[in-house]
Amino acid sequence: MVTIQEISRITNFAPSTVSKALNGYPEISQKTREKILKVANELNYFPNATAKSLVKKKSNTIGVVFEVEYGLNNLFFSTILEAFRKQVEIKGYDILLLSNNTDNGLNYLNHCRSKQVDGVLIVSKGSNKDAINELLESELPVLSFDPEEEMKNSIYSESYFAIKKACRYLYNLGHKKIAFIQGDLTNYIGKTRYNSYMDFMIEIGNEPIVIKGLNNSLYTYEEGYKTMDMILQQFGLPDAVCSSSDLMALGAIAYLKDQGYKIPDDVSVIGFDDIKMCEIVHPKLSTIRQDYELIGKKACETIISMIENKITEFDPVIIDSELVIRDSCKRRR
Amino acid sequence: MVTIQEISRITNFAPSTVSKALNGYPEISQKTREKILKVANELNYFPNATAKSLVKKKSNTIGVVFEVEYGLNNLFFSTILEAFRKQVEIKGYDILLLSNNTDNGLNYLNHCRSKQVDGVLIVSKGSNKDAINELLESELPVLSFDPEEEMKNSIYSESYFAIKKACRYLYNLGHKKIAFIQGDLTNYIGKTRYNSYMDFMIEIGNEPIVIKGLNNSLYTYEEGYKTMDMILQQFGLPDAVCSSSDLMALGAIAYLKDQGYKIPDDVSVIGFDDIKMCEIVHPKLSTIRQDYELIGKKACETIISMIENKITEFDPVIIDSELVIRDSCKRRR
DNA sequence: CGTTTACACGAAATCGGTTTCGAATAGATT
DNA sequence: AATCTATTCGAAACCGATTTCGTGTAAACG
Repeated sequence: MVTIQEISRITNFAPSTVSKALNGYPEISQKTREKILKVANELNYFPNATAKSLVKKKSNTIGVVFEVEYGLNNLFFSTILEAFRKQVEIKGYDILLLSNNTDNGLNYLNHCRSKQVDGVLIVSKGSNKDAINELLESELPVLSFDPEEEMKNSIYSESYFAIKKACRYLYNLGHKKIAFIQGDLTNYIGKTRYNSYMDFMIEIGNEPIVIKGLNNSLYTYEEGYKTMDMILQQFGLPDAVCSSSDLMALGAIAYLKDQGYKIPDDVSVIGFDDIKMCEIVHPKLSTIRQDYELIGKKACETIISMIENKITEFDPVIIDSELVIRDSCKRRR
Repeated sequence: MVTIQEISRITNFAPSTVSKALNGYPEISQKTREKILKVANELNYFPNATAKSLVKKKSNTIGVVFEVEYGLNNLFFSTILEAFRKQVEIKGYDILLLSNNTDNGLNYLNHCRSKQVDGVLIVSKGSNKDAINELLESELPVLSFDPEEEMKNSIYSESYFAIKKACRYLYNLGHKKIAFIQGDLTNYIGKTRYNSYMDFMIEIGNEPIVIKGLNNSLYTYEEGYKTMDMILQQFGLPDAVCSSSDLMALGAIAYLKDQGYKIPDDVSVIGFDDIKMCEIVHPKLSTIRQDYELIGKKACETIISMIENKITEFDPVIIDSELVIRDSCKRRR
C-alpha cells in the first residue's frame, strides 16, 4: 500500500504537510496541495483506515449484534439489517458483525472497544442478556431494536395501537372468538402486543383466548404451529387468530390446514411484520407492516447522531406501522 | 481503555516485556509473567485491535461482498452468510460488510486494503463486475460463491448433475414436456444449470421449453412469475417445470394457480436451493438442497487456509447437492 | 529600512501495540 | 577466581496516520 511517507519522499514535503494537503487543511498553499494530490492520485493512494482509527479513535464502523440461532437466517431481521446497511453505507460507515466470544473473555463490550467500533446496533439478542446489558450501560452509543423493560436507546415499530387495529378489524368482520399468539413476553415489544390484545378483549367484553405461560421467544413458524395446536385443544376452534409475527401466523395456518380447516373461510388469520413471504403464500397474509426502510433509515440517523454528538441516551424512536389487508381474513358467515 | 503502557507503569516492567508476557513469549520468566497477567486481569485489559492490526498487518477480519438490491434481503444468501459467520466466529475472525463506494473512489479493493481486511468472501455480486474483478486479481485471498466464467477461487454447489437428477425425476414421473426457468446466464452457476437442462432434453429427445434470451439475473419470485407467463404463452401448459431457484419456482406456482391450475395435479414443479420457505408453502416444494452448513464451513476453512498460507489461487470447492422430494411433483395422469 | 504580521511548511510527539537487538544478571564451567 | 553461557528484560524503532507547535519567509506596515 502507498503510504503518506512515500508521497512525502517523492514530493519532498513532510508527511505532516502531505496529510494536511490530503485532508483539506487551509494552511496548505494551492500549489503544493496540487502537487501532492497529483502524486497521490498517480500512486492510487488511500489512507490506511487502521492507522487513522488508531490516532483518531474513530473507526467509521458500526457494530451489529445478532442472535446466533435465528439471526441472519430470518427474513425479518435480515430485512432490517439490509435497510440499515444501505443507509449506513451512504454515510461512509462500515458494518461489523459482532460476536460474543465468552471463551477468550472477549464479550460484546470488550470486542467493541477492542475493534474501536463507533456505535452498536442491537438487531436481535439471544440468551446472553448480560453481555447486552454491559453494552447498554457502557459509554458506547448503542441503539436497540429489541428493547428490554426500559425503553431507552431503542427504536421499534408502534405495536400497541397496531394490534388493537388488527383486532378491531377482525371484530368488525364479525369475529368474536379471537385468539392471540404471543411472542417473547420477556421483552418490551412482545409484552406490548400481548397487553394490547388483552386490553382489546376487555374492551369488547370477551374472554381472551391465549395460552398462559407460553413464551414464543423466537417468533418462528414452528412455534406458531405448536401454539395453534394448543389453542385448539384448550379452547376449540376460534373465529380468528391474531399473531405476533408473520412466521407464527403461517405456522398457525399450516396447522389449521393440516386439521382440514380452510383459511380464511373457517378461520381468519392476521400476522405482524409484513415479511416478503406474505405475498408469496396462499392465501396472501393480511398483516401489520413494519416500515423496514424507515426503521433502517431512522436507526442509521439516530446512531450516527449519537456518535457525532456523543450522546449515549435518548428517547425511544417509534415508527408507525400499518394494517395491510390481503386475503387471509374474511367476514364471518 | 487500559493500555500496555498502563500495565507497564504499574508493574514496572517495560511495555515490550508486558507485550511478550501477554502473548506467551518463552523468554519471560514465570514470576514476571504472573505479575503482569494478574494486573492485566485486574484492570480488565484487552488489546487494542486497531493498534495490533497496524503493526501486524492483519486485522482478523474477513470482508463480505453483497449485492445491494437482493442482498441480505434474500433468504438464500443470508442463510449462507449465517452459516459462514458461525464458522468464522469460532476461528476468531470478524465479518465486515463491504461496500463499493464509487463516489469517493473507495472501491472494493481499496476499501479492503484500507481496512486491512485479511480475506474476502463474495457472496453475491451485482452490476459492478469491474470492482469484483479487481478484487479477484488482487493480492488478497478472495473466495467467490458466485463465480464468473473461470471457476478459480470459488465455492459452489454441484449443479449440473443435480439439475439432471431433478429432470430425470420429473421424467420418471411420466412428464415429457418439461419446462425450464433459467437464472442468471452470465454467471457460471446459472449457465451450468441451463446447460444441464438442455443436455437432458437432448438425451430424452424432447424439445426444450425455455424462453430464449431471457436472463433472470436475480432469481426472484417475480421473475419466476413472469417467466411462467411467457412459457404458457409461447408453449402452452407444460407437464412439469424445473426452476433454477426456489423463489422462481414459487413465482411460477403462483402464476399457475392464478391461471386456475392445480399444483401438483396439473403441473409438477421443482425448485433449487431448499430455502426455509419450501416447507412452509403449500404444496411443500420439492427441490434440490444446497448444503448451507457445509458451504459455510468449507468456505470458512478455505478462506482461512488461504489467509494463513498466503495462497491466492486454488481449485474450486464443489459441494454436493441433494434432491429433496416433497409435495410439488406428482406422477402424470 | 526596521518591525510586525500572515502564511506556509516541518519537526516531533502521539495513538497502542510488536519486534529486534543489545545488555545485565545469574548460574555454570574450567 | 575468571570466563562463558543461558536467561530475562528493556531501549528503541516501527506500523501509518494526525496534530501541535514552532520557525522561516515574504508581504505589509509605520
